[in-house]
Amino acid sequence: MILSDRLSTILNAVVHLYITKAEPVSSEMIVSYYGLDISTATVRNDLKLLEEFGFLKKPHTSAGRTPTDKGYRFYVDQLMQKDVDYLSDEEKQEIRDEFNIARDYNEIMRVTSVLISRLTNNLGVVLAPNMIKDTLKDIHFMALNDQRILATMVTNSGLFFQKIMRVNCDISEENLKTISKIIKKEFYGKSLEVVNEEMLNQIYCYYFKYRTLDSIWELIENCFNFTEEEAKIFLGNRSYILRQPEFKEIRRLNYLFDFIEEEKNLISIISKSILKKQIDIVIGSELGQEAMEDCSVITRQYNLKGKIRGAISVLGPTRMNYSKSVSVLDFIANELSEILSE
Amino acid sequence: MILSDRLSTILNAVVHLYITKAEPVSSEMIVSYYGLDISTATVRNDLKLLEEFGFLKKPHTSAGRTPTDKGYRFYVDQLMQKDVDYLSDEEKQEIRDEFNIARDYNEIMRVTSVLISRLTNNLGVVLAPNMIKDTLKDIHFMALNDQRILATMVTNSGLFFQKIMRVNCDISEENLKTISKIIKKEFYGKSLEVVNEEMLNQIYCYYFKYRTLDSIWELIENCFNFTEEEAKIFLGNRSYILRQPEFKEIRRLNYLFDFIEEEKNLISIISKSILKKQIDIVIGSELGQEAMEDCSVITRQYNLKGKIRGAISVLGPTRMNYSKSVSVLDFIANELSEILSE
DNA sequence: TTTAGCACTCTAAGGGCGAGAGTGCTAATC
DNA sequence: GATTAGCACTCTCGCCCTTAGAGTGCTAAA
Repeated sequence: MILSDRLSTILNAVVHLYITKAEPVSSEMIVSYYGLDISTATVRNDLKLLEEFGFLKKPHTSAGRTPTDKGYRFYVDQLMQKDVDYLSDEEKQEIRDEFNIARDYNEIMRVTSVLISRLTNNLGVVLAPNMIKDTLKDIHFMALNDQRILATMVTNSGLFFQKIMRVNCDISEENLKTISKIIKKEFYGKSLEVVNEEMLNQIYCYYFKYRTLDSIWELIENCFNFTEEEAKIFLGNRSYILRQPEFKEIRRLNYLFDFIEEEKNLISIISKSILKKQIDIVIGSELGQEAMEDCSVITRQYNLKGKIRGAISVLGPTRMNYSKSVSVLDFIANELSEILSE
Repeated sequence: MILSDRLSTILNAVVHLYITKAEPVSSEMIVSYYGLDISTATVRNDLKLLEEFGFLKKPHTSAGRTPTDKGYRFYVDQLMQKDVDYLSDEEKQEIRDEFNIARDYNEIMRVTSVLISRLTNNLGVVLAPNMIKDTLKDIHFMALNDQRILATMVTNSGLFFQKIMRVNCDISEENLKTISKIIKKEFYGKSLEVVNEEMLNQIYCYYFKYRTLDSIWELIENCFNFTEEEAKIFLGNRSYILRQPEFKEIRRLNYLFDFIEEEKNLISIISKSILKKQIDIVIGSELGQEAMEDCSVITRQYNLKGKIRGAISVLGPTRMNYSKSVSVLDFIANELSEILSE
């Protein structure tokens, strides 16, 4: 669909004014805020047209207009200036400073989600890097106590993960070394997925070679068993989104929190977006969740050594500042990719 | 202060009814719900007395009574049945099941906070075990990539922690082994606190012995630098506390979220409680936080091998179910202590 | 000391009212 | 044909008033 210049201007004006004022936008408002050289009556005619197109709606007869999901969609696809950087130098510095303090991956993910929350005034979400396609680079066992062994695995991308294994019998340090050597020899350079698949076969093989070690093999298999594990997500501060006027009704807040605290909900939305394009915006009803029909989610991929490995997102009301959010996500994703890739 | 039997009964009734109904309690309600053999007028006289003592208050002239902080305090100290287990068998099984699934410490802490939230319908909080008094048992370095080394430290209690060190130059695996051997030799059995203090001196000593390793010593020092690190806390689900009627005003919710998302606030409250006794209840204004004056925090210590190492808490409105919360915390703390101590 | 009875107070819910915001239509104008 | 002034119309929101009802506190009697 193509809109005349004036209709585009007016639709753009409604979206912008609604985003900033959080109140239905009147013809009078548009003319005065944008210093347009047309009368309010003309604007009213156009508003009516835009409403007929399905881009705008009215809460009631004597109210101004608000964008519909379709209106936001048109705005986001056709009108919104991409490539514009809405971050101030102070904000950029703030981001870099916070990233500099963070020391481990959990901390980095946490900081990222908090930064997104703060800079967009909505909820920041981070989907941690997925490691399943990584290859095994190193593995090491450390005894925590008689019954527990800590396994640390390092992947080719410089990521790592850990599992605790409970054992029944004593396993000597020597045996642990032997096992890690075997695993490194057999699985070095193989993707974790493959390791997971092949492990079972290997177990039977080594079971006979190293009878004394039998009890531990099954535990090690669990180390690489990613299937049951969902992706890990980090949620930023809730206090900002709480202040958005759309959540002044507690009922809405309940919906929101029920939704975000069921981790698989956000994971599924973000995982879908991640496959589509670098930045993906899902608006209101497009989320396909009745309870969330007045929320939008913007998702931005991030990389590790050039490969897409995860995503960061903003969750806010459909009336969120899309352009600012995109800028924030872009900048943070780049910083994050850089830090992770080093 | 000592109350007559009847006054105690009535105060107890007010607290219970208010906790369950979330509405000011009338004389009529007390008599009918508790089947007391006295008239409402008598109850009214007693209520007035309890109000004069400062245990009860009225929202307005023609309303029933609600407990004051002082009233809750008296209830908690004198009236509340401790030693009663308010958990159903199903709830206990649920707790055990959830704990059985959890595989690493982060997961255990997360699950604990979620369980507390769910079972108390308030916010569960977990203060992770403090390791600073632990002694160093093992240390191991693994190269993540050219510029990053993962250090894993294990303590005598079977806990572990990790730090990532960024290095400028290449450090061979051989050198890493040497360094870990040195550290193990010098610091084995010393508390992390002491390691932290002595490290600086050692650095100068080894600086000369192993010139080639100089760049890494300072990084290792950072591994044991706990001072700047605050204790780690885990917050459970927010969706339950959100449904408590006291938070139907958004303003209250803002206060609450601003408070809980500033981590040091909860850390400081819980840390104070942890020193006092096994279970500590802080009610409303006792928190010393104006914004939180209608909330209470119950804190329960947990152990690792018999030593107090952290705490779990419930944060809810002052009108929370103290006895149920205590039961939940008690049971979970015991399970947690057991799992951690194994 | 307890209780019946009753006056009194305050809230919460509902209805009515008027101001104001903003539209949509009509007819005039460019 | 597009734009605009003018105006009737609609709906919300805040305000006030009223009323019902909940619950107290007091008084006087048991």
